[in-house]
Amino acid sequence: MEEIDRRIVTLLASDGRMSFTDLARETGLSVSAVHQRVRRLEKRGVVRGYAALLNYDEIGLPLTAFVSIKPIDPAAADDAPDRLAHLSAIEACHSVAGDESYILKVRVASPSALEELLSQIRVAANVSTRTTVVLSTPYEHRPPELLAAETSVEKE
Amino acid sequence: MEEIDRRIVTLLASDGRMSFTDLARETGLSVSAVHQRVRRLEKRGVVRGYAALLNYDEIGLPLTAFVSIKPIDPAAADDAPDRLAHLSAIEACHSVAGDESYILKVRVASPSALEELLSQIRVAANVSTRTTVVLSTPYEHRPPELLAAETSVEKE
DNA sequence: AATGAAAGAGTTGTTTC
DNA sequence: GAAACAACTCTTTCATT
Repeated sequence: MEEIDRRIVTLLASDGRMSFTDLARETGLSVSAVHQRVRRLEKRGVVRGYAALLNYDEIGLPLTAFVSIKPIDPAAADDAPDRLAHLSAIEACHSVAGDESYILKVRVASPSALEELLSQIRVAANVSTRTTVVLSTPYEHRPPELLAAETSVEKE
Repeated sequence: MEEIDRRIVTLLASDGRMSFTDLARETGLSVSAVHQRVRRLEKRGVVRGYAALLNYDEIGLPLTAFVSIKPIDPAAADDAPDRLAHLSAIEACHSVAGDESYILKVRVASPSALEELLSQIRVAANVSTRTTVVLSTPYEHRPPELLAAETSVEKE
């Protein structure tokens, strides 16, 4: 990925609704050229989608937590993400190295909703859980800084 | 927040670039009515912004990790987020309950970049670190499901 | 790949209810 | 608050280079 594409990606990471007209002005390209590049970045999967960033306190999900899970039966762990996917309180699921198998990020309305969710997680995936409650979030979703160093993944 | 606003928020969480015309069609409101609601949701901070969701493998930051940090001097811990904010590899910083003070989510280009980053974190915030490397991410940034239960935060 | 032009959509402010 | 309208701007496609 070269310079102008990195610029476009950085701009869209900071403002997912930026217009093609503004992207064109910021990159020095014509509107149709940026348009073409953005569509190509989407098609190649570099840009996976667009999302509104929400204030979870305001939408009734003020409690965030990280839930680390460990399978009860170490042989049958690989399908945990699938078994948990129906639980919409789970925002993210990462497979990790270390003592535990996965780290989940969850958003719930209350401590009792968290209790209920943990029970559902344990049953659905046959795992034990270790929960770390988030007290506050100084920052989140900061856009990446894409410098020239990203020549490491150059594919074309 | 009532029904239609929840609907709008859910739609924008899934597709941050959805047009007002489409939002109007999905909610049954006129275009100007949804427009007004979206602007109000933005102004009240319910919608904090918009972002492109990226494929970090493709943009040269294929290594994600969670870094838990613990202050060396337990008295001087509160300013760690400020002291770390200049490190752009840190995507998020959460203050947490538990043995450690903060959990950082970081994105880097390589193991050696992670090593370098951890050193910078330790120096900048005077903390010890514990790092959990992400092997893969089955899912991330799933939009929340906002049901009627969110009457808990009703403010108006 | 990039450009410019043209047609179709979408955005946004004003007015009215 | 919401709708209707009008003026304006942006998006999208296409022919051209």
